Amino acid sequence: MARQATGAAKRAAVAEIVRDDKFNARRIELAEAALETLGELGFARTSLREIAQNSAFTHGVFHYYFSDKLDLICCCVRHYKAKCVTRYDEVVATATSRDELTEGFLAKLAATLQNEARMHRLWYDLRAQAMFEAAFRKDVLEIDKSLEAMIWRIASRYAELGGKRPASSPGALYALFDGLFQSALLKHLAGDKRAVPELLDEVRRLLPTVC
Amino acid sequence: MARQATGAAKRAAVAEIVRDDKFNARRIELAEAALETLGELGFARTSLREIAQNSAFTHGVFHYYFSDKLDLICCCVRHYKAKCVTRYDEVVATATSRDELTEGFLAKLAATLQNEARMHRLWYDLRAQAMFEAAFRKDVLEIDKSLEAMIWRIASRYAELGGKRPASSPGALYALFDGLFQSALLKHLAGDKRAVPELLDEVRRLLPTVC
DNA sequence: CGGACGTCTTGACGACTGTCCAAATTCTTG
DNA sequence: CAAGAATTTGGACAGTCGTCAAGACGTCCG
Repeated sequence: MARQATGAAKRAAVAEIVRDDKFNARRIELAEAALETLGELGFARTSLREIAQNSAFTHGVFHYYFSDKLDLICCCVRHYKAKCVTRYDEVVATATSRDELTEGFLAKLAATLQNEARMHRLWYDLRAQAMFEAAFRKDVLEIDKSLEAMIWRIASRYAELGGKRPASSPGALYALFDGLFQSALLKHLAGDKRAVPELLDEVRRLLPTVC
Repeated sequence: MARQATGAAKRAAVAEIVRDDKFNARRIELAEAALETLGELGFARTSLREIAQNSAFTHGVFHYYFSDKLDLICCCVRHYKAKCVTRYDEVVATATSRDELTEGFLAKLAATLQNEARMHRLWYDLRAQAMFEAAFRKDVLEIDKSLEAMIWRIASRYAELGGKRPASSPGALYALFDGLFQSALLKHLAGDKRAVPELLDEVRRLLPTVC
């Protein structure tokens, strides 16, 4: 009888884990759908109903899976993070020379700016929101740290390939590239065709001087 | 009679100019009041009624002086600009040595971060909004240009005092300092006491290497 | 003085918001 | 297959939003 009870308990525990996984998978599905609309409209103009209408879900589902609008958006941000911070890792891993690393980095940079402008403007939007809404801060600061580490991996590898060491701190390097990217993104969204090539030129010129 | 008509016309013209000046002065008063609430709540959470309640005006007045909510906020942004871009000019004008310029710059930087955090987070908020709302772009890009020029004036003077020339482009320099400031602002607002001194250290270390 | 004009107040309008919930549906499990 | 749980639906709720307009206030000129 004890065996049976244990068996039943185990089965119940397994069932709960499966249920949790399904629950979390659904949350991510919903977050991904929400990111579409958020990237299109920005935080300020996005409502739960708008999100629902631009997706295959009804607005009630979002409240079943998220306690709150903030909860949903926090989940979106966290999910976005995982995709973002590994963007350049393959380039870093495979490049065998400074030139190769530079060209790989620049290519990805340009592609990101062109094809994922909406996701990135959302990131800048939410980072600004974090300055007002304390609930966002923890996640945003964490992502910022991850992005800084990502840039640092590139810079370190670049320096290593030249037998040098990076000339600046991780914070300063991230500030520099983040600032350049943000400015280029705004110009690109404003229809400035020169935004992308100018960013590439600038980065190409800068890389040897900072690492 | 022609004289009388001309005199009347002149008087009318003068009256109109006075009226316009009064009108514009009032607009700026209202914009200043609106900036209070915008700096407190951010763009997304600020309504015209909230602005009115936190000020000496009623919500109807804002619609009398501004065609639109966007019109009001554009006016706020433009007004904010004028205050901002001359912040360091006195330091640049009076400093007679690199050390003096450095210390003056750092002092103002720290004071700005501490005392005007709300206005600056609003700036970052609106700059992010400009990525979504085309109506903001012109003003935001213009302010960005002015800020870049402001940083460039500091860097040029700093280089000049050392008999050198700035080592980077205006765009890269602005990106660097803007990125550092933005990051420090977020940390400062999150309650990180080290944000300000770390920013100062970083800038102090960076200045001699970029100019 | 009185009427015209610029300024401001106040309340109303419809649209939209986040939230909640009861009923309907689908899925799971015994 | 049936019963119970999990999920989904779509409407109702109380607020808030931007906008507008009718009227009140004050001020200046003929």
